[in-house]
Amino acid sequence: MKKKITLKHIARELEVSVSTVSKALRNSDEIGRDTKEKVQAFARLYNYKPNNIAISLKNKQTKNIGVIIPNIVHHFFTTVFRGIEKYASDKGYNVIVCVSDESFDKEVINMEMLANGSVDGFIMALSGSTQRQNDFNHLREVIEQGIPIVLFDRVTDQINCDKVIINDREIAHKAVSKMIAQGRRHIALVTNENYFNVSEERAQGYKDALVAEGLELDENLILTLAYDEIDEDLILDFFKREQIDAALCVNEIFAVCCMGIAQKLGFKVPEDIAFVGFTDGILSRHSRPSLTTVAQHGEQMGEMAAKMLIEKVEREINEDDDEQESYQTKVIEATIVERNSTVN
Amino acid sequence: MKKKITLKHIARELEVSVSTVSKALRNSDEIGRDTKEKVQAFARLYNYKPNNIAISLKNKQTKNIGVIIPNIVHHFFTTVFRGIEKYASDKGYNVIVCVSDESFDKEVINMEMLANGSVDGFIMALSGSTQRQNDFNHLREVIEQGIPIVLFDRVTDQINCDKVIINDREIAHKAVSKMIAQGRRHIALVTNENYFNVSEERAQGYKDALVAEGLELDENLILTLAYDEIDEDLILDFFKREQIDAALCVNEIFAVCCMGIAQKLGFKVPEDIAFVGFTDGILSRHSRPSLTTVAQHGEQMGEMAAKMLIEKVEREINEDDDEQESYQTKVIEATIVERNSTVN
DNA sequence: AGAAGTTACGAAACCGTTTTCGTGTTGATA
DNA sequence: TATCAACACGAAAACGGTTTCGTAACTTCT
Repeated sequence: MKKKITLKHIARELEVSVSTVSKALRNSDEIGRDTKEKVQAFARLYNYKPNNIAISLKNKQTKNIGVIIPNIVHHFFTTVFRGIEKYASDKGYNVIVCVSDESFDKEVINMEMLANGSVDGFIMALSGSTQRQNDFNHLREVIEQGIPIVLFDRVTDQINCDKVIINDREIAHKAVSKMIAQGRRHIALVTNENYFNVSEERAQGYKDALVAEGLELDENLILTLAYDEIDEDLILDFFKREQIDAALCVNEIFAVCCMGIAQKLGFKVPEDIAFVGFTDGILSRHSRPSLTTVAQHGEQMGEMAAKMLIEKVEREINEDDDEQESYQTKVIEATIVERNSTVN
Repeated sequence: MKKKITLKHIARELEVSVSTVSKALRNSDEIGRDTKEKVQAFARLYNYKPNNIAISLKNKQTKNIGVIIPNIVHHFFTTVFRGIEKYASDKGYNVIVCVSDESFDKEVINMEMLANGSVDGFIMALSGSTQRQNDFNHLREVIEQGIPIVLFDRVTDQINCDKVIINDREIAHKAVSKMIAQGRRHIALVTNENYFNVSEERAQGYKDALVAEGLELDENLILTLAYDEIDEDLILDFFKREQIDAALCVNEIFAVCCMGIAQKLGFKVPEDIAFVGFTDGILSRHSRPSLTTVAQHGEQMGEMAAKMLIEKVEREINEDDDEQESYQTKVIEATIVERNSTVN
């Protein structure tokens, strides 16, 4: 096992100083031709690579970005992550992922771990319990320390920072309008607890559409499910009890489950009931019938978030100091992917 | 924006030396009661947290582990990652993820980036093109440098290191045997190019089962699909052409696609044809009928990999030096989750 | 030949810690 | 009272780089 070679080793071996070696390797013109060549050849021969940690310490820059997400086993977050990783990797940044598991405490711990020099900035989607208890001091502290944050999807008004979201409300409106245009009148909403900003937005869009089309809002047509565990009986009852000819579901899994249960009850999809979900994942593509769904363009979202973060990070380095902070919120335009759960 | 506070700041403020501050904070008994309390109080007040980078440099230990996987938008890898992250996080390690995108070049670049001090060890699944071209020098170099690697799932005999795999061959054998026991005789295998060690193993298990049950191997019953793009026509032809009453598919997506196409052709599942897939993801759970599949227990695999890596990393620190390297291969027992694609 | 400017390199500081070692002060002991 | 621990702290080195500054040796100019 040959240990990593350092500048000091090279310097000793070649009987020059460490500074000379450093400069020679960076092709400084302070160093003579011969010495440069000698050093570079030696370095190449022994496959010298500078130690990232030492450079980080010196430059006060890690070239790492921290990503904190509630759950990695989730198609949407995964695609966002891919976008982040792709962009970051391109720009020479590494990505450290922490999973908050929808837990406020873990989110706080993870942030604290990474905030002590491990990363140059954060990209995150808030955990469910953080949104529920509305406590964002951990974010504030990090920002206070001069570490930039980009929030995506699960965001909050209470923190002033860059954000990337989709036009949830608008696209939900559009999806419902489309079903109404098909002549459907009894439109259900299948959602989860409203402390999630996105669910709330989607519900708003749903209501907007009803109002815009002159339909009445019937609270009985709104089914609220738990976030992490689907109670099939609840769904069964719902579709038995109410007269429904269309349903907007706030995610892919809800949609597929509801669709399956409705089919079991003998309803034909899309003839009797149409379904629209959110998240264009494998489930939507491979369900039967295939699911019409809102594509959130997670990868694009991730790239955008990474771009915003890295720009902020690199701006801070050449801080002219007097430029005041300015934060933006980018909206990624969601699109509706029409499949067979709404039209044949 | 208050900048991070350092030992030096505290020292200056309290008019003691940096070493005193450091020791006081670590509760060294070299330091007097009063001084300790003074320092600790001050540190608490200003929320002092030591700089991880500096500690890493000093300790030659980053407390980071590098994970390199071919694809993050993939249920199996995602669950393995969750296991890794969970275990690592518990032990105070961070996880840096790089996606090789099934590309040899990216795999090499990512490893090189991380090997220069950014991580204490690697956990990885080989990219498709790495397996295809059989070039593992990047792994050898890293191991040479004393950085441990744990390979999982996509492994190779050509590298001597810790590995975590599942009993692919055995479980495939078992799955096929089960279908044969149901009286099925025309068993298809839907697989992909055989440079993936896992596909190869599963194919072997398939063949083993046929032999064990005295059935003949019919090459026509083996359908080979591309890794990343499913050609539906190919599948359609296959099920039209061959007389098939059961199919073992090397992944979830293949299984669901095939099942859908077979159903379109008028076959009843499981009456006419039974299907078994690999990977117990959402697709398997929510397909219609629900899919019998091989659960790979990715999370457990990830935990095991992380455990092995961290143990090796921490052993190296107190290297008695004379203990010879020993590598193990852990086999996670896969299980068959029976659902409605094989029995009603 | 002396002044001035180049060239090519080394010493040392610095990033933020930890840790070893040295030392001045105290109190106890012989 | 001289000796010796024990105590409490500071100086300095180390981790592996980068960068500023100083300077010896050599050129060039007048």
